[in-house]
Amino acid sequence: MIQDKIAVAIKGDNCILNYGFRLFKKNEKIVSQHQYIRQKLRELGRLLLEAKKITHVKTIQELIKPEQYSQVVRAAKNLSGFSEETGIYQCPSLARKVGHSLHSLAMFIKSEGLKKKDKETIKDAEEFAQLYLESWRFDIAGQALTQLNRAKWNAPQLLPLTQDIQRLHCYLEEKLQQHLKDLKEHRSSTNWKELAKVTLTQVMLFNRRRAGEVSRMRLSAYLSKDTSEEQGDVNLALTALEQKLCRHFVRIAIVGKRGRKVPVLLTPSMRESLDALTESREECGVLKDNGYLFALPQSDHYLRACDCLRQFVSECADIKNPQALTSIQLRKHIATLSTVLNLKTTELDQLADFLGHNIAVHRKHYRLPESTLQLAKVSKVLLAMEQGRLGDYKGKSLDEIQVDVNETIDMEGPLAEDIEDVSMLGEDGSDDEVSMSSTQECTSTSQSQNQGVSATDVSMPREEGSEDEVSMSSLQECSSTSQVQNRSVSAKKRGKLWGLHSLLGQSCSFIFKGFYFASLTQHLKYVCPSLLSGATSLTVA
DNA sequence: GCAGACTCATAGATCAGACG
DNA sequence: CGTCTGATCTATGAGTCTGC
Repeated sequence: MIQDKIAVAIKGDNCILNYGFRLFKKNEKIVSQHQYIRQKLRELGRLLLEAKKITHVKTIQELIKPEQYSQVVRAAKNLSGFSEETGIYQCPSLARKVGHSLHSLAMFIKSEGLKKKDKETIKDAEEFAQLYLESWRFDIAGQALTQLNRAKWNAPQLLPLTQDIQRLHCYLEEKLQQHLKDLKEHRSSTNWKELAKVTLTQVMLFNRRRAGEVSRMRLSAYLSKDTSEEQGDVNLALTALEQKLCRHFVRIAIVGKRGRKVPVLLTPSMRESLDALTESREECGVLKDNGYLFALPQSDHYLRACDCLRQFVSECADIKNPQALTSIQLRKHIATLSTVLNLKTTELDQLADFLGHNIAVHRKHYRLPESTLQLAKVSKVLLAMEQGRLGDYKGKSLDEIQVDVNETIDMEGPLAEDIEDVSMLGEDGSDDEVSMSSTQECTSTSQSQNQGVSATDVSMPREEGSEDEVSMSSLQECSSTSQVQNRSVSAKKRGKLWGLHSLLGQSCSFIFKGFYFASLTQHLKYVCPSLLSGATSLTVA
């Protein structure tokens, strides 16, 4: 820890030190946790310094009292740069984190009080914690969280370009061969470290792993890799190509985020490089006690993959979008392409499992960017309505709808078919061929993120009635008849309406109940009378 | 070192269906 | 029609990690 005034404040406060010691005992053996502990202690140190400016406390324990609660709120606001005039935090996340730390500290103080049978300490800590639970969200947390969420609404989301990834991959392959040759010719810690950095980056890039996970790969995990080729009956379930791939790659399991087991696939060239690294560890100055596969020579620590990735990205020429090449963005890239590939549920599960996500998190954070979805897919519904052609798309999925953006809006007299179509319920799936228009639109909207994936690359036969269809018929089923409230809409179909309800800012149940459609029909009376005039059959609950 | 993002767990809110 | 119950969704807290 840097020896500045914050460090001095921490060292001068026994309570913070003991609290830090307890955190340390919890994660003593995990080097990566030490950074986290330092950060937590410095947050408390900074809060203490801020509190000292506005009140006469000397230690953090004096702050953990109900009568000091309002001063603590003030100090936390000052610390996170809260402006009373604008009501905006400079660092909203700091405000939230400090709150968590304070609560955790209060619980620590209470437990220490219990050990010493110090009733006053216990009472103060308990009451402070109580106040925290009941008031903090109103005083600080709620506002800070809202601000954090709002900041994300219109923040541009940059995904890596496929071309950039290819260039980086080629560059790394070139570097790997060069450093492998160097290490074989001259075993030095510099050559070892350079080869380790390239291999680490390659493994992370190829597997789309989190930077920390690959960095902390253990030597033992690599040495115990399973190289057996015969899978017996399992092979029967695989195609010839898949069997070939099984022989090509080696799979090892490593510890992922939150202790989860995640797989890593290694190509022959990665294995060659890793074999060279493991053979020459001691000669190249890697400490015997350092169990990390990508160890730092002469140290207990490991190479940080995100630093390596950034270094190679900056070295590699011709990368158009270097700031998008981070481990998280690469993970989003593969997950986004999975949407383009229209994977089935089980396949998506497999992908999410490989990436170390649960499926809910995968859908929430790693699907196509919401803005792209809304621009590319849901906008078609709105355009179709503007053009008075909603009925033309009866029974079609969003992907199948083709809308000409240049077409003028027909505000003239009603078309009988339109009226008829709107009042009909579309149940049957369409046999139209799969259209890649939506994916093409995605690529051309804002980021052209899916370059390099041609329509032929990704087109897959669509299953009849596949659950991934977001069909207009579902929408009509839910909304266009008086029986709408009595209809049982499956959970799957409910999910399909999510994009639409998100754009419209309505709750899904609202849409289901037909209430949304009721207001929509009112809206359409003005926007597109041709669709509705004379539509007597359209009655809404 | 720090701010913010990611992830998971859980409490609370909401809804649908069963039942009296 | 009101109440209960279980399922599902949403918001929030908290821990962990990444990117700069």
